[in-house]
Amino acid sequence: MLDPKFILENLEAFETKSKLKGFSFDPITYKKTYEDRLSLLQRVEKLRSQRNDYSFKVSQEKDPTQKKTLISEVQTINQELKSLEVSLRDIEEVFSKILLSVPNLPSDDTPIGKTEADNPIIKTWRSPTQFDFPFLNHIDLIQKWDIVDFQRATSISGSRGYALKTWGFILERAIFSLALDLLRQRNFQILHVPILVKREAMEGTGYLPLGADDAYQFEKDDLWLVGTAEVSLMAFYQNTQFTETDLPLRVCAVTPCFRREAGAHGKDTKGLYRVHQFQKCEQVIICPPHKETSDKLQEEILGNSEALLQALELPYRVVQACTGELGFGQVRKFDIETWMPSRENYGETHSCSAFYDFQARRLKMKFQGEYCYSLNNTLVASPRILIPFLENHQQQDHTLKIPSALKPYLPQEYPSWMK
RNA sequence: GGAGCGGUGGGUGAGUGGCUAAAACCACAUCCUUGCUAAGGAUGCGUAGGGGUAACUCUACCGAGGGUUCGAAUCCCUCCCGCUCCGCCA
Repeated sequence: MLDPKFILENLEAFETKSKLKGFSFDPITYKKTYEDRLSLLQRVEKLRSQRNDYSFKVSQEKDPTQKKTLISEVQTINQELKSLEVSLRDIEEVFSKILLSVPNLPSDDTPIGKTEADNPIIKTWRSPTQFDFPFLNHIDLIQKWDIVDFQRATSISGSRGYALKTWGFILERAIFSLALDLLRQRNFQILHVPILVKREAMEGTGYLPLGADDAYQFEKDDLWLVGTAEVSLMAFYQNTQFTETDLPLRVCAVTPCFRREAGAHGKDTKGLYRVHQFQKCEQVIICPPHKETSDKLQEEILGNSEALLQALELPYRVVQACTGELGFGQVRKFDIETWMPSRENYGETHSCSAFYDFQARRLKMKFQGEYCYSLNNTLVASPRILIPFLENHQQQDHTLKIPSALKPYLPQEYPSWMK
């Protein structure tokens, strides 16, 4: 959500820039609804003011006849008010719906484009792994080492199911331990948050109403499974007035994440790339409302993820999301793509977004009378990270080479295929 | 799931139909005092929206939403949240 007045004053920008992001915004409807609402509000407030005056006079009036006249005066006003208040409520409902559906503006430095092909590459760390032997894809590697079961998992969970088996799980857990240590060293608080949340939490972070199709919902209780811990971490601090010493607030969480992947039917159905349930370590920052602060912190959380990938010795590149690739509430986004040999390409593993006050406004987070800014980035998400991890580190003899930074997090005794 | 109690400003907490946006205390801010001195005093201090160049003014808000009433923090209904006891249970 954005400042209604700000939208009114920048109708043209919202029309053109919404289009660039792939959302639609109708300035004429917005302006009309805004103005209708305002004039109705003014009429209602005037009547209420009159009513308050008369009511007070009733309490002062001693003469019963006079009193009766006054009371009937108020009743007349109330009759008029009644229908106006109904209209006001209606138009307010319409207006707030419109307001919730206005996308955030992209930052000025966001490149214009439609698809990921239009995302400029910002930097590349190490070049794609070169194999001088025929390498296997992660699905074959998994089978060889017996660390993931797709078939049985799918039979109990439906499509896109998977189950990590002993060393698959141990590897994943080690990566998350390394990840959390890295963030703790960088002054992040760790929060173990709920992942089953109320509607308000989903709305507050901007995943509802527009993202409803991609989220799992328990209708009976109107509870939702989060698609990212960003929802829980942000909502955790709703209705908060922050002081100088609180900000910037750096928090992270490792949680399961759930995505219906509606609209991705038949896409990436094989392997660990696109699944309904996964594990993610998410970084969230809430900061004072300044563009420069936001930009700086976005660099920081991007750097954290890069540090982890470097520790894991995985080649990656950073791209900036073009306008068409920006989410509804996002102002500026960088994706990290990690080299996935089997795809002969980089694949998205991280998403680093700045929202400015878009989320804080919905969640009512304030700092010195203004709405805070918020940012988030993946630190690592599994099992997707296992694709580059397994594929890039495979050796000619079908063993897996463990990067030295990860070794302290693994048990002393390795299976024969790990080294 | 059953029974009971409760939700008031940054905090504690008073307030059961009309000068109550809401006492008091604490915290906070500015100023004064400096022989009651690790103290004393004065003043200020909620949020959102509307009107006004401004001083200022109007409206709404006492968990949320409805209702009763000329008038609701106060009465009624529904919901949400919390606490206590009981039941069930990992």
